[in-house]
Amino acid sequence: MVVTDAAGPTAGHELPTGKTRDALRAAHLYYLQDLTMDAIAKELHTSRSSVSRLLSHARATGLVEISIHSPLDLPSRLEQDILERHEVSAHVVPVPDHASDVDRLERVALSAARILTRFIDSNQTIGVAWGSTMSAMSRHLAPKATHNSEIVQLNGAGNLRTTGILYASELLRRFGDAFGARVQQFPVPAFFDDPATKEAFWRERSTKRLLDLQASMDVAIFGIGSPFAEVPSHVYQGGYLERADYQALSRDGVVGDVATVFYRADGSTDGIPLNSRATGPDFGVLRRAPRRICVVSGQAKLPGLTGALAAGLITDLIVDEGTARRLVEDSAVEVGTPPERSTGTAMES
Amino acid sequence: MVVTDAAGPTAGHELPTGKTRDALRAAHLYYLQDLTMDAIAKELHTSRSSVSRLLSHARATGLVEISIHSPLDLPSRLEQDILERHEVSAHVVPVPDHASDVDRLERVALSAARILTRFIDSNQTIGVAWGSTMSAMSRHLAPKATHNSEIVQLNGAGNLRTTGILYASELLRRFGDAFGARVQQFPVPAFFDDPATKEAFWRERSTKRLLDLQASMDVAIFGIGSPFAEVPSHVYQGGYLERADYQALSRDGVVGDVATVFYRADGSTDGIPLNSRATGPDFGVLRRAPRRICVVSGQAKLPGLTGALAAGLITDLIVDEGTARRLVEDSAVEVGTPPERSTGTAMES
DNA sequence: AAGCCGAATGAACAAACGTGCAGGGGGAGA
DNA sequence: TCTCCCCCTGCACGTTTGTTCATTCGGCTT
Repeated sequence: MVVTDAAGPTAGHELPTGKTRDALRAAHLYYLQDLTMDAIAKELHTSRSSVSRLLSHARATGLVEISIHSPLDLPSRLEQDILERHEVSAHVVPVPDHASDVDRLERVALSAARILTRFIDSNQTIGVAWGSTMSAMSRHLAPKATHNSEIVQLNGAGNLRTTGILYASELLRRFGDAFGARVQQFPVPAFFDDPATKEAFWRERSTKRLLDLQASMDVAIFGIGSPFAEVPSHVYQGGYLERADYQALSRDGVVGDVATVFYRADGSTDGIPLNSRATGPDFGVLRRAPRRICVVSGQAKLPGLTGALAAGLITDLIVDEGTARRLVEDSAVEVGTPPERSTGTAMES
Repeated sequence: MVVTDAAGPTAGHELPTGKTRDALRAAHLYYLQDLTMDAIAKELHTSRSSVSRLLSHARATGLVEISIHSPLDLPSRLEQDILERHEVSAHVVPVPDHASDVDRLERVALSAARILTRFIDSNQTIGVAWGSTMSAMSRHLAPKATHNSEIVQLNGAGNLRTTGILYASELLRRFGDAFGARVQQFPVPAFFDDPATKEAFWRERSTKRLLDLQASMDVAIFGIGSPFAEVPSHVYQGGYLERADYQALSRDGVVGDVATVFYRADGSTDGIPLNSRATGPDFGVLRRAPRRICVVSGQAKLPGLTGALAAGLITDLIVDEGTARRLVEDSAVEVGTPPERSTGTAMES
């Protein structure tokens, strides 16, 4: 009976319907005026159900943003400790200690996706790695409209068994969709077989263009790979590396990787042969990005995380509570602060 | 059995309990991780009810902030029109046309209180007027922690019958509480009987200090008084003015007031005798504040609003939909744009 | 030491909300 | 013009959330 909204004629213009308009109005009434969905339904001449759906839509498309501010005076002891010891702004994700690794990853990724919003803006070049953490994140991104931003793939994703490209491109696409940004793929394998091939490739103009983009990133987002953890990261399951490669990594004292670039506990990367075949950005390049966001879930990644911190790769860290606690405890010992009992959040039973 | 949180001994420090800590954690879990309150209750070892209460607390104290962004491409036709015609950034509050004036005011005030948050920050001097609109707003402010900010009363509040001070101080106090700001009262009557008394008072050092504060405001917040509307504003009911005063105002062509300073339709204030007895800031002073937020509800205030716009008093306008529509229609005629049919939001039946 | 008061708790209820499902409207194509 | 298909709608149900109430807990006074 009543047409939903403006824009009469057939389709044709940018947005298909006035649905977003309604969603916006519903969101105003719900979140700013505290009306019940019932009441909103009456004002919009529709049913409660539809209002519920409109509000879902509004949240899902980022019309509504919900953010949480610590009251500045009590910024989670853990976060403060991490800031002091590593000069990194931390976001600790509360997760019960008994949660499974899968749960933990999922929950950290969900939180991270929502927190990420505040770092993304217009006219930015955003570097994105891939892996199980990034993948989980990509599935939960809170959309935010930006102009003229660009998603740049940080490292190649091809491997021996499948192209892997599809997986990575799907991941990138999700980032692009969420922020209305162009996506720049990096169509190379994760590792070349021959360093010479890589170098040849790196001289190609199309490759150079991409490397230039990477060098001018405003934000980089990545997880941490941990080659020797019980729960291996995506890279280590997917057939990207061979047995001999692992042995080499082990010999070299590697503790982790960021965007398929490997490093030792002290953050050094020199003399790790595999890196000359890897496609991720040199840490020097990576560090040029003013904001470098690292998402970590699970204590298995602690050595990797510590190494990445030592390498100065991280400016913003999103990490689960248990891992954060261990991180602080470890470095407390290191620095000489007495390893005082855990500060005792309510979760500690 | 399980103590709620850290901070062992008796009271004594700033915050009474670790309640805020729990609220923060609950908010994380609820808004960032989409857990149900049930699940959160288990993680926190408490009951659902308590979690519900914790979340209420989190929202009420501003730990959680919910904001709404128009997707930049469709910023409510009305808001855009107002911006173009009056160079004022508008926030149109959706309210059904059939709502009562009381409802309308309440809803605009609620929205305004929530929107206000984004304008308030640390190290600011914030001027606040009073009246029914401001009072309604004060009851709904979303708290936000700031340092070193100051609330300054814009105009006196004493009248013939009661001191009125109590009313105004309560209002100011609410602003101060919400933002953790100091409150500077202005203990003078709304109108002096004799201009000479006012001038004498204005020479007092204590008064001067306050006037200086006003002159260095970063933000001013005020409603609009409409002396001749059917639903008179607070000033006009409270016994602040006498019959003769009204007649004078009428003779002078006054259409409204801002912080008890009266003006005509063209925004002029010169030659309105009552102003020399009023205690609100001269418009010249007011206009020095870089951000001047005006909250208006109800079409009765249209003439007043138009005058305030003409006087250039407003940089940010929060207004109900019906009034916004009328405002645009009126100025459309004025400017010469054909008075096209209302653009037809869903509410128009 | 007993008693009082206010704040905080959890159970139970009532309200509000989300979602699967069947039905209907409208546009594209035949 | 008819048909098909997809998307949207509202209903009904089960779940989730808010709130009231009786009770307990802890601190402080008498």
